[in-house]
Amino acid sequence: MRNNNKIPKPVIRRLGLYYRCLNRLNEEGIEFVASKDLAARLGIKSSQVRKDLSYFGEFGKRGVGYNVEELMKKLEGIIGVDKYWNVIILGAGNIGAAIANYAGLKKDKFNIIGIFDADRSKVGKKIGKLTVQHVSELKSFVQKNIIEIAVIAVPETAAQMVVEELETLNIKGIVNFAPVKLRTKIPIEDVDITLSFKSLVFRIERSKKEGN
Amino acid sequence: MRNNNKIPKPVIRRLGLYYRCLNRLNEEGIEFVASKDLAARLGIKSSQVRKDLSYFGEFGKRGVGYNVEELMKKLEGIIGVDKYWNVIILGAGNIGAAIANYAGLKKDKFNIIGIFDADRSKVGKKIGKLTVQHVSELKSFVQKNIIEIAVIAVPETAAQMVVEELETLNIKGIVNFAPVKLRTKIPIEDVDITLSFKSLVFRIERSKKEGN
DNA sequence: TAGATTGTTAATCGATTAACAATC
DNA sequence: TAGATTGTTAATCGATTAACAATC
Repeated sequence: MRNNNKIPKPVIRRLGLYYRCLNRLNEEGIEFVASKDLAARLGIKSSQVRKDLSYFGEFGKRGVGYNVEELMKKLEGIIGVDKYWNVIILGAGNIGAAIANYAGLKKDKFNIIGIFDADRSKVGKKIGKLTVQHVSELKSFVQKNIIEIAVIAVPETAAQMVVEELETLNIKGIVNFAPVKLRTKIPIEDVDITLSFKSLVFRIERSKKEGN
Repeated sequence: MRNNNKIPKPVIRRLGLYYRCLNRLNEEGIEFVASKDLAARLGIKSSQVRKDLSYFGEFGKRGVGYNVEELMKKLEGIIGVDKYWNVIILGAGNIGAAIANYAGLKKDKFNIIGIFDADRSKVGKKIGKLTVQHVSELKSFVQKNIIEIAVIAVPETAAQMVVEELETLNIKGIVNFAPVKLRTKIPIEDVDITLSFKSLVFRIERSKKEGN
C-alpha cells in the first residue's frame, strides 16, 4: 500500500520511534534488522511495524529484514528530518531555557535561533549561545529569518495571545508546553507535563487497589 | 456504569484535562457546567465527556449539568491528586532543573524534595530550594523519606541503569524524559520531547503537500 | 532448495459518537 | 409542565493483530 490515504495518528509517533531505534542499531554497527527485532526493542508487535511502514512503501527484503541505514534514511525523508528546521522559543523561563539548551534537538536538526520573553528583566540574559530578546522584537526577527517552528513556553495565561501572534507571523508549526488547549489552525503538538504526572498518579493508585 | 472494569487509556489522560478545566471554571466563578460546554472548551464531543465520567459514577444533574466544584473534588479523588506526592529528580541537567523549578507541579501537590546527579561537579549546586546531591546518596535518602515518584532526566545512556536502581528502592511510579523505551514493571509515563518535534515536522510536511 | 521474513488482507479488538429514554 | 441535559446503549469508526501467500 502507498501513501495515498490518511495515516493513523499513532503511526506518526511510531515513525519517530522507529527512526530513533534505527539510529541506535546503526551506531551498534548492525546492518539488517527484522520487524520482529525492531518490535521487540520498542515493546510492540512485529506486524505493527510492518503495517506502519507499509503506508509509505516497501522497504524490506523478504527472508532478510530491513537494511538499517537505508530504512533510516528513508524515514528521515518521510518524517522530514532530512533538513534543518529553524525554531524560536517564546518564554525564557525554566522550560524555555531547558529547551534552548537541549542537545537532543540540535542533533535532530532543530536549530534554535531565538528566544523571547515579555519580561524586560530577562531581556539580554544569555541562555546557552542565545540572548533573550523582548517579544516586541519578535515580528522583525521573524521577517529577517526563516522560522518554521515556535515553542510556546510562556505562562498559561499568555499562551493563547502568543498563538494568535504566531498565526499572523505565518509560523508553520507549534510545540506547546503551556497547559492549555490552544485554538489555532497551525499544526500543534502539546507536551503536557503536569498531565503526565496526573496520569501516573492515577495508574499508581489503580495498581495499588488491584494489587498488581 | 461503575468502576468495575478496565478504564480505556485515553480516558485517563482526559480525566486530567477535565480536572484542569474545572479548576479554571471554578476560578471564573462558574457554578454549573454542561458536558456540552466542557467538551467545547477541550475541543471534544459532549458524549465523550459523559461517557468518560460514567466510568466512575454519576456526577451530573439531568437538565442542569455538573456542579463545578463538586465534580472537581470528585476528580481530585479519582485521579489521586487529593493528597501530596513526594518526587525526586534523577539528573540535574537542563530538564531536571526545569522540572525542579516548575511551579505547576507544586500547585498540583507534587512536592519535589530531592535532586540527584552522577556528576560530582554539579553536587552542591542550588536548584531552586534544593541542593544537588550525588547519586550515591540516593539510597539512604529514599530510606529516610517516603518517595513515590521519580523523574528520570538523565542522559539516555544512563536511563536504564537508573530505572533498575529505582526498582530496588521500591519507587511507585516514574516520569521519564529520556528518549528511550525503558524496561520496568513500575508504572511509567514517557514525556518524549524530540518525538513531539518530529511528529510536528511530519504534519507540517503533510499539510504542505495536501495544501491545507 | 529450505528457512526466514516480508507486505497485505481479513478478523479482532478498542474507542468514539449518535441517539434517546430517563429525569432534573 | 416544558425544556434541558444526563447516563447509557448500540452503531460506527479507527487501530491493532493474526495469519499467510509471496518471495528473498
